[in-house]
Amino acid sequence: MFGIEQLQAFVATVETGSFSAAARRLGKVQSVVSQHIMNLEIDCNATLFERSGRYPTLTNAGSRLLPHAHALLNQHQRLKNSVQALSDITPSEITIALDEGIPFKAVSSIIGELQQIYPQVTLEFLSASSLDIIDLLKKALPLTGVIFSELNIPTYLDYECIGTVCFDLYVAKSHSLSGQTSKSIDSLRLHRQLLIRSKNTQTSSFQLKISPDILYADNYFLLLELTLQGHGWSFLPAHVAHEAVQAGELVKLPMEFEKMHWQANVDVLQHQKNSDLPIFKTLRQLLRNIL
Amino acid sequence: MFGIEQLQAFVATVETGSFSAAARRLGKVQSVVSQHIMNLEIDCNATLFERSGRYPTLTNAGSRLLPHAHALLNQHQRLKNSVQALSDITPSEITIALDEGIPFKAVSSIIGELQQIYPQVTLEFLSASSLDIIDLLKKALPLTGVIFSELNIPTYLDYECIGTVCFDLYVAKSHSLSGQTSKSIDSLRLHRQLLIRSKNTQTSSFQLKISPDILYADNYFLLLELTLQGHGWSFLPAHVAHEAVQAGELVKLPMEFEKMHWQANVDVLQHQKNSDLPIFKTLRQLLRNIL
DNA sequence: ACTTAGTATCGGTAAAAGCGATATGTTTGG
DNA sequence: CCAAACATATCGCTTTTACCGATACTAAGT
Repeated sequence: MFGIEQLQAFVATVETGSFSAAARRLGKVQSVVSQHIMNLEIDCNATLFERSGRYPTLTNAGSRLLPHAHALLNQHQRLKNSVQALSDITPSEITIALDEGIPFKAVSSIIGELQQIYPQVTLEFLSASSLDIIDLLKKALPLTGVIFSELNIPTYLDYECIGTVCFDLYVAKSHSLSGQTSKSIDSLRLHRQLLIRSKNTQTSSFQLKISPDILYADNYFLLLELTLQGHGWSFLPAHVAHEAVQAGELVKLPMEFEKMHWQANVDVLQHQKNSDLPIFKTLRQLLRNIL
Repeated sequence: MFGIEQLQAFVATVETGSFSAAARRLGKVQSVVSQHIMNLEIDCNATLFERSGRYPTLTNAGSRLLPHAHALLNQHQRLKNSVQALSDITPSEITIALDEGIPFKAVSSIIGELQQIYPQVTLEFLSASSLDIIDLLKKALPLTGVIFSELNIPTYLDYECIGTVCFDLYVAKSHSLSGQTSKSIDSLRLHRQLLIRSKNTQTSSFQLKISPDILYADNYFLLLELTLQGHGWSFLPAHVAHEAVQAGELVKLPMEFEKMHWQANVDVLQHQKNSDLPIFKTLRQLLRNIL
């Protein structure tokens, strides 16, 4: 009754568009998928696909079942992932990957505590863009990511929000925007915007283009440098801008419109295969208090 | 691989304490449960139960698997519940059950809108304690509950928080507490407290006894009446106390300690068998904006 | 009309779930 | 200390389910 395989056949059919294609994806023959769907329809006492045309299309009942099927399969995948952690082998080396905009000083504060609890474990830090970090996590390495919240986080990753980092609008002291108070977003469009872009060409979901005239850099310190040199305005995390602002080289643009000053959410990410291991739990626990 | 039945056998064993008892609960024979656990152990590549003694006891690996197994089975149950709503029979009559402390005026504001969308559906309102409402919901009637958040909500119920109701400390004008400003909770212990208790003897999780001298009533209007008559002090929702305060018969005790003035969370509850039906979704949607 | 890609159904095989009987191990209590 | 009571593990056997491959049929494009 409502076996995992039936539901796999169901969502595979929805995603591929046909029973045959679903069968190919699942490595079964078409008749098996057909049967599974039929059994599922009997269990549900409802028709899930409209079969008049060449390709089956979801009925209303099918659409309503789909999210529940997805949820169950996700949970099933999570269970399978977690099982690998049952053997409880504390890895000898774990990596913490930071988005470049995250203040390292905050994160490094936990090193001592972690080493005290797990003295035999080697720690490695690396810096990368959020998207690169998500990419690294696909491989289920013993890696914990600390990134700005992304909209699309794969289902096999566990994540939780641990705080926020404040972003503001900055220009060089010498820049023509520096004197004025921006009353609207339109005044920004008249000047070049300096923006982050990750190494792989995808652009992160939380960076937003405002000006039509854009110049990309691949990390915040380049961005800061470019801003200092007067090439345009940029959003920067407060801790990145802080020093230059103190030195009077950089100015925060006072903003009359609300949205431009915002708190970017910071998430901790771990692969489900790891997130049950004690050392990863401890690490999450420690990271909760750093921001 | 990781079939539903194996996991059912697993949690049944954990909950009943033995394979035999689990088999009895599941309506199977003992050897089947035994086999399921063995297969599960092979799949997990870990021993889940310590079998030295008479009763099997969970190993570490077993304990770590358990929450995942629970989660998957809950999701499975949810799916089975939801399937019954696939036939999409909009019920001809639905009931909205309110905790007595919830302001009816707020809830009744949605009647018009709901009737406009579902003119053929008859509405019924009833008032009961939170625990009684949870009890009613067990039967999967077409019922929506609006209650103060309870700690223990059964897994087959869907719920969401829709806002808060403000509770304060009240006494009659004539009461000896009326003049003074309570500096500490201790001064309250010297007087009789008037408290809610539901019809069934259980006491709700969010009511808290402060004074050793307590008098119970089973709804907020009795409580108000008793308070007005000077029998003691009580926590009352602002909307219940409002009229008597205006009339000068009741006084809100100014509170120097923070915790006594608090926002009670209000939840909407529906049985999973119903929560997917369009009319129940609409109802939830409407209830989100009333507080 | 003919090809292509898909679905439904059938018969047969292999795997899995189920049962009942039995051997064995662990507690409890006389 | 032995026996009764209760558990678990394993075996042979039956039933159910999953799967495959072959075949007949249907929809869509050329």
